[in-house]
Formats: sequence, structure tokens, C-alpha cells
Amino acid sequence: MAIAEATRTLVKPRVHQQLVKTLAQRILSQEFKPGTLLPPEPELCETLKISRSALREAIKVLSGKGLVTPRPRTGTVVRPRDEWNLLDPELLAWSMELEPSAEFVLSLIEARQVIEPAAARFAALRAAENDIAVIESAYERMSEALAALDFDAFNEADIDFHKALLRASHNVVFQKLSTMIGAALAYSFRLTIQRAREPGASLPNHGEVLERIRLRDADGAYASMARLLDIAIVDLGLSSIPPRIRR
Amino acid sequence: MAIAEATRTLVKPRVHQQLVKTLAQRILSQEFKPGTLLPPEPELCETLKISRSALREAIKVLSGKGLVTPRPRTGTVVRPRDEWNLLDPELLAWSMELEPSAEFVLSLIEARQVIEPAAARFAALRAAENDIAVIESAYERMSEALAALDFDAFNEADIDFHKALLRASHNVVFQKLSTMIGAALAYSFRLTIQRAREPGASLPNHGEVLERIRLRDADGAYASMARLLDIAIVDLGLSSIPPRIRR
DNA sequence: GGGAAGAAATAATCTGATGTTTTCGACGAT
DNA sequence: ATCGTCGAAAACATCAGATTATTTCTTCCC
Repeated sequence: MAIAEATRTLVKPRVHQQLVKTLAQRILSQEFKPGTLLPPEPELCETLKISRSALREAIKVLSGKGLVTPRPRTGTVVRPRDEWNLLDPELLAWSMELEPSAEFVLSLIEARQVIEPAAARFAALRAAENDIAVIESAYERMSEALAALDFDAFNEADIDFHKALLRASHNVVFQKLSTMIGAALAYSFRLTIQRAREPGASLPNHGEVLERIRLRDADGAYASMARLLDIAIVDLGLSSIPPRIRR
Repeated sequence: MAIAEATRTLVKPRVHQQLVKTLAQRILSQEFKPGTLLPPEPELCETLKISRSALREAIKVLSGKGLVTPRPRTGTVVRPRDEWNLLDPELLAWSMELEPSAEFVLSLIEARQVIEPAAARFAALRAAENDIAVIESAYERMSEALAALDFDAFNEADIDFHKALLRASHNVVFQKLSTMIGAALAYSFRLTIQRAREPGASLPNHGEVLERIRLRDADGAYASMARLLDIAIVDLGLSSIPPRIRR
């Protein structure tokens, strides 16, 4: 009991961890541009009022996430954007906190349209009773939250629904992509609120996906999930998957 | 010129980087099991003959990749497997160097079957002339390598083909997944060699995918890529996508 | 010109000391 | 007995300074 509990317990803010976030966001937001050098260690230490150890640990983490590469004599260079591990959960969260580019958001939505119907098909084929129960629980929480007009709770349950479905697909890669899909969903909610659209319209679609999975109807699950996503996207005011570059 | 070149130049082995790899592999291989504690810092330093700075930097990187969480007074605990960022390029490479689990390999293959046909469709819709030229170049290198019976070069060009296609999809998420797909391909090659199967059989299929993209035939590109993957999987001696858990 | 030796800049590593968070046990009060 | 407070200890967190190593740039010699 002790260990599992200990792992979960949250902790006070760690200095170097805050540093990682700060530097990552300054890179993500183009304040430090790819190809350029970060200020030298001693200068950053003085500017940020921290010791070299803390700074170095932060730089090493950023290096591990593909944001920078330190080199002796040269300095620490910011790597090109396409080498950043943007699917890293932390980087993903931090880039969504800033205003993400339209291109990135579109890519996330497209990826959902490709992955989630397939995941629904796998879930229909392979979900254990327990997996289905978790999906159903999320569905019920969506339903209750909607009845109570608690939209935050609705959105949270919505994300849980999709994560539970990915888990039920019994595919490790899809499960790993659940943070990506969660980020896309969270962003959608932000848009929904900004545009004052009516949330909760997707509840019946979710119910249908659940129903198809329970019936082990693979094709039906695929189709109903695809429909759900189409509707959600239209609801966002985006037409479905416009070609972007065409020549 | 200087910066771009400097970024690319490789360097001598860095101590802490080697440490990250060593510890990661010991965790991935279950030598350090999830839920258990790593040895305390001073002990590890003595065992591995390195300073605390180097060790701490390594631990911070591992923490950033979701493998461990250090906690004062408790120690550094290994996190549960499903919290590891297995799509991180480094972690992916290291787990493939060890013998990856059958479940993980199957998940990678399934993910390819879902993602790559979709990417081919997007490529057909959106690839620029330049994107197509890169794909074609990889195709030609595959062809030449096959003629020269240079199978290593063939496999390398094969990976380049798929990466170029993902890039041509103009979807950032798919592009990020190219390391995952590259890892799956590299593993396939290992199997192919072990089973002494004839490589190069997939060349015509690659040609057809290229052709469909060049013709802007989205559905054709999707279908031919799906066919390519089906054949590659049969060639591996795996039946196509068996349901694994069904009850 | 071209190549080799040297100098300089910067990260890399080591070392030792001190602070902080968290846990756990002891002790006392109710 | 149960609960809460307090204190001590264990591990990581942070700091500071010194030294080493790697590159790159320059300079000098051929």
C-alpha cells in the first residue's frame, strides 16, 4: 500500500521543474528561436537567480525532450521545431497553454479522426467486461453532468470516455496517444466556450459508440465514432478536414 | 552555415547520457521493477563510479520521460509501465534494442495499419512537388539497392520512403510518429533476416503507392498502402491483426 | 595555401557542504 | 485506546567552487 500511495502523493513545487517549464515555454513561444543559442550557463544562472546545478538538470531534461542540444565550447542551441518531441505529455500540455498554431490544432483533429474510429473498432473486438464498465461509467457521468448543467464535469467525463475507449482497444500505442487526444479535446472545450456553443450535443453519439462496443459490432463502432468526431468538428465551426496545401 | 552544421556534428560519448541509457534499459528490462525504489544516490554513485551531478542529471531526464519520480525522504520510485513515455524516440529505440514484448510489437504493427494508409491519403491530397520528389528518391534507392542485392541499403531506403510519406502528409502528429514507424520497420527487418525470407518483395507495392500519390488519387493511395502493409505482415509470418483478448 | 600547434570559450564533471521535504516514531493529552 | 503534536532522521534538492574536457578559432610555421 505504502508505495502505490507514495507515488501518487503530490509534492511542493520543485525549483528545477519550474525551470524546465519556464525554459520550455520560452522556446515553444519562439522567444528563443531554433538555431540560436541560449545564454551561457553563468548568465542564465544570474538572470534566473538559481544555481548551476538546477539549471543544468533543467537543460538536460529539455535535451531529453529534443528541444535543445548542449555542446562544449559552442553553447546550448535550440533545435529545429520538427525535432521537438511534441507528443511528450509535458511539452504537449505546455504548448496548449500557450496559443497553439492553427496547423498544430488541425493536425491533432485529423489524427483523432484517424485513430479514434480504429480504436473503437479494436475496443469492440477486444474490450473486457471491465473495460466496458469504465467506458459506461464515464458515459453516465457525462449524462449526469449534463442534467446538472455542470459543463466542466461534462467535459472531464468526456475526456475520460475517450481515454477509457483507447484503453479498451488494448493497443499500447493508442493508449500512449491518449494524452494527445486529451489535449485536443481540452482545446476543443476552450473553443466551445469561447463561441458560446451548446455543449452536450454529442451525448447521444457517445451512447451509440458505447452500445456498438457492447454489441461487439466492430464496423458499427468504427462508423459511430467517426460520426461523433465529424459532428464535434462541425460544432467547432471547422469544416471537416480541408486540404491545406495543394498544388 | 556554422550553426546548422554545428547542430549536426556528433560528439564524443557524454557520461551522463550513457548513464541515462544504462538506467533506462535496466528499468525497461524489469531489472528495476515498477513500484520499487532505485538504490539511494550515494550507493548508485559508488556502484557506477560516477559523481552525484552526473547521476542526478540522468535521473532528471528519466523523470522527464516518465520512468521514475524522485521524492525526498522516500527515494526514487520506478513508475508503472503505462506511465512511461514509450513513444519518446530514445525510449523507443532502447526498448527495441532489448527484446520487445510481443504485445508491444503487435501494437506497433496495428498502429502502422491505421496510420499509414491515412497518411498516404493526406499525402495524395496535399504533397508538394518537392515532397513527392523525396519519396521518389527513396523509391529509386530501394530499387537500386535491390538490384545490387544490398539489403541493408534497401531497408534503409524503405524506412526513408515511409518517413518521406509521413512528412508529405503535412500532418505534424503523423510526422512525429515517424520514429515509431521507423522502429517498427527496423524490427520487421530483424525478423525478416532471422527467418531468411526474401526481402524486396514489397518494391512494386511501394511503386504503386508512389504512383497513386503522384496521381492525387487519395482513395487509391489509401488502398495501396493498406495492401502494402498487409503483405508485409503476412511476410512476417503473422496473420493480419488477430484479436488478442476476447471474452 | 595548407596543415599543425596552441589558446580560449564553454559545457562537463567532480567534490563537499547545506537546505528542505517528507515520513515515522515518540510522547502526551483527551 | 485514539488522536494530535512535536521532533528526529532519511533521502533528495540546492548551492558554491574548482577542475577537466571538448571544440573551435586563431596563429604560426612550413
